[in-house]
Amino acid sequence: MNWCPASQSAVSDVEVENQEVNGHLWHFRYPLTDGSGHLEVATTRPETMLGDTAVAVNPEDDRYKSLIGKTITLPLVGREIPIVADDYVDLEFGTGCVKITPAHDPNDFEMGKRHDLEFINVMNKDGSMNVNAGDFEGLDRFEARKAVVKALEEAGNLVKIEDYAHSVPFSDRGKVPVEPLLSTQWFVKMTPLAEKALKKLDENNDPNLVPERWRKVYRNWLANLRDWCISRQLWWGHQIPAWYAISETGGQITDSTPFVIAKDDEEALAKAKAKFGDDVKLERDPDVLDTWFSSGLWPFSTMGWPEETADLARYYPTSTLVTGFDIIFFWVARMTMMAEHLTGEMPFKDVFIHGLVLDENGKKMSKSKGNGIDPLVLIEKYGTDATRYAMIREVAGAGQDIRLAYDRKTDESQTVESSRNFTNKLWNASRYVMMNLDSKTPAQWGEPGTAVDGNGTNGGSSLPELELVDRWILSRFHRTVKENTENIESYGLGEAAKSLYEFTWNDFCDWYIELSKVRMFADDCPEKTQAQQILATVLEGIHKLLHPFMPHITEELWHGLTQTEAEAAYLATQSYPVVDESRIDLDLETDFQLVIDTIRTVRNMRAEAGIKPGIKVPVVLQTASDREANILNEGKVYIQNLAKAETVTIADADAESPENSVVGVTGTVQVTIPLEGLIDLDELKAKINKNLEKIEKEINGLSGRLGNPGFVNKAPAHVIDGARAALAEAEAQREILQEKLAGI
RNA sequence: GGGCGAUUAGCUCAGUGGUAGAGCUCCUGCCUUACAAGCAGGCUGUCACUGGUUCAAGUCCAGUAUCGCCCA
Repeated sequence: MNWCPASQSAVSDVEVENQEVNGHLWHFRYPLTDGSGHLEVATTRPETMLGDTAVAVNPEDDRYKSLIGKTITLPLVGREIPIVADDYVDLEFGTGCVKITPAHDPNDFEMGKRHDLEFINVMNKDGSMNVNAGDFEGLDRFEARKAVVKALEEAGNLVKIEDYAHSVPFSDRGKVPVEPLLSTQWFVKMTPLAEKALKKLDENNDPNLVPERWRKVYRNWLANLRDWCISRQLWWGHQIPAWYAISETGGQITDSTPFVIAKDDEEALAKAKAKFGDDVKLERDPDVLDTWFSSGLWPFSTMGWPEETADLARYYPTSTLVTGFDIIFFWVARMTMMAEHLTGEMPFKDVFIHGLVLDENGKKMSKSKGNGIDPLVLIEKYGTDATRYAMIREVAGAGQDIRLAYDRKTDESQTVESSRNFTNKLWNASRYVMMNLDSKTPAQWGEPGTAVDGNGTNGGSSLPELELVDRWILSRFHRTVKENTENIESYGLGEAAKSLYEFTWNDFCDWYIELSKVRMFADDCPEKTQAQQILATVLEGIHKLLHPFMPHITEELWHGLTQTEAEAAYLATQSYPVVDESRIDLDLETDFQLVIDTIRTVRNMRAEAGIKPGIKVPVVLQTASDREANILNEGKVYIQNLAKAETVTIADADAESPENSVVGVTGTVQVTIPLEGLIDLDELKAKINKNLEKIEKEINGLSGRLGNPGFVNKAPAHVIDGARAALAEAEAQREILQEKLAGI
């Protein structure tokens, strides 16, 4: 088994980490006992030669065939040991001769059993050499290595020393090389447990690993398990429930002392008396269980198992285990095997394997490398919610690692800073909304489009008609609720966080709040009520949606918004928003996009023409489409306010457009800003030409596709229709721009 | 040696067959009565490489390269 000399305990296979080490390969000469020559062996661990009990060669090796059965006299020790033949020996590697130390190497152990060799343990449990090491007794194993090499050199047995990079097993816990030792320990026979877990996995995909690729990792491990050493020579842990009948072996625990397994002292004594008579003397095994053995019981032992408690009935099995991939073997697989064996059920339905947070260089954080990023530093600087939100938002797909931007000198992280800015945005947006709700709560305002209870501004009578912009934000909100639910259910937490960020900032703050100001700041505007209802209801929805991602700030803001005392209720206990499909209207969203695009086009044109932000300009919108004209008419007042227009004129496409003006196009709407004598005609031409070039390229691409029989015959109808519509719009845009260009 | 993942804008990353996106950075202009931790506008791409499948490939297939992780 694997022994950790630092913690002086057995460790299991998964607690052993192989590390590449630049070591040496020492070549020694072992003389034949009959004096007829010698064999040369190579080793990375010279100190173990003191425990050698054979030299092995490959049975097919012509160089050594004749020596098989002869003996070697082991240098320094003088022991006569046989030369054996074993297939394990690689003819190509080193000299083709291998020294065998059955008590200190797992491969040699197997060979020792095959050839019935002597097992000589030359080390103590602390890694020092024991009495079997003769003159080297008491030396630490690494000191003994040097001393043995020196002694062999002085005796003329050292041939050469080569540099040699090889893999060395280190103890996870003790951080020192593991020593393979002979020792009596408790093991769990894994095959029967693993088989049952594999069956559940293969037949029912139980548990369901997310992302799916970890399923194979989990499966392969289960399929190739070796028995699990579970006893630890530590004082912390569950004590092993085995009682030795020491009266049977002279008052000592030996390898042959019989034992009983029991739940407690009383039961142990009863069992022992029945077996060994009333005079039996018991001593409990001082060892404890591997911590992962105990952890493996966690899903049900925390619920009171083995008692049939109410908690166990209610909460077991659980729905989801959230954990990192580095713990699939240590914990997840142990839980599934133990749970299956002891409760007959898998302990959880889903296992969500998330990525790890890497440092600023994309390296895994580790204590030994000292490249950790202290979350408390980030929390101190940016806030708890910002730090938490940043971590979730950076989760890509399911299970990708997160590379965290971080400046070690200033403790600044752009990733977390942008989340902090988002929390700030949420705070300020909430402030704006609360300032404009006339001290009423969302509940008092009621559902958008319904009468306001009590003494609302509409007198509690008529049902206000929702405006285009109101229906737009409600559609966007409910689409966000829907997407968010889908994202969370499929463990797309990063996508969920990002979509809430985009809705809150881009749709609600940048557009709806700005658009609502038209009504909020107008004198005597009867339609103000709907805007207040929408602001109240959508903001509360945002608080709820964001609550799992940033619990503290949303809790605080929600109490302010709803005027709920902390003693009365918490946001944390409110129900999560549920999608109202009837509010979702994709056509309406497309319509409203024209308003947004028109405002953007005007702003763009103003910026390009260098019109000062304070100056209001007349805007002329021309379109041949009735649909577009209707939308523009409905959104006219918004375009006027948000584009800083003096007037907005909506006209037919063939109406005369003013001379000396900047022109832009969106959809098939021609946007014109007349600017008497303020325009650089060359610049204007260049801009239109640039625009035309882009549209020309688009037209070429689209008509190329539509002219291709393969595309028209084989592509699905909606794709072809989409391409035709896009081509028609692009051609209309081209016409508008060409006319304008000709008019300059 | 075996397996898994990644490679897309200066950076961090989305994008599951229908003409490339976000955030940050950068540039320009703004103290507009929620927010300058902000607002408006703008620039930026041989989608690592080579073949193949397809009317159509960042996306599917095969191979190559580089980086990272796991196992032996």
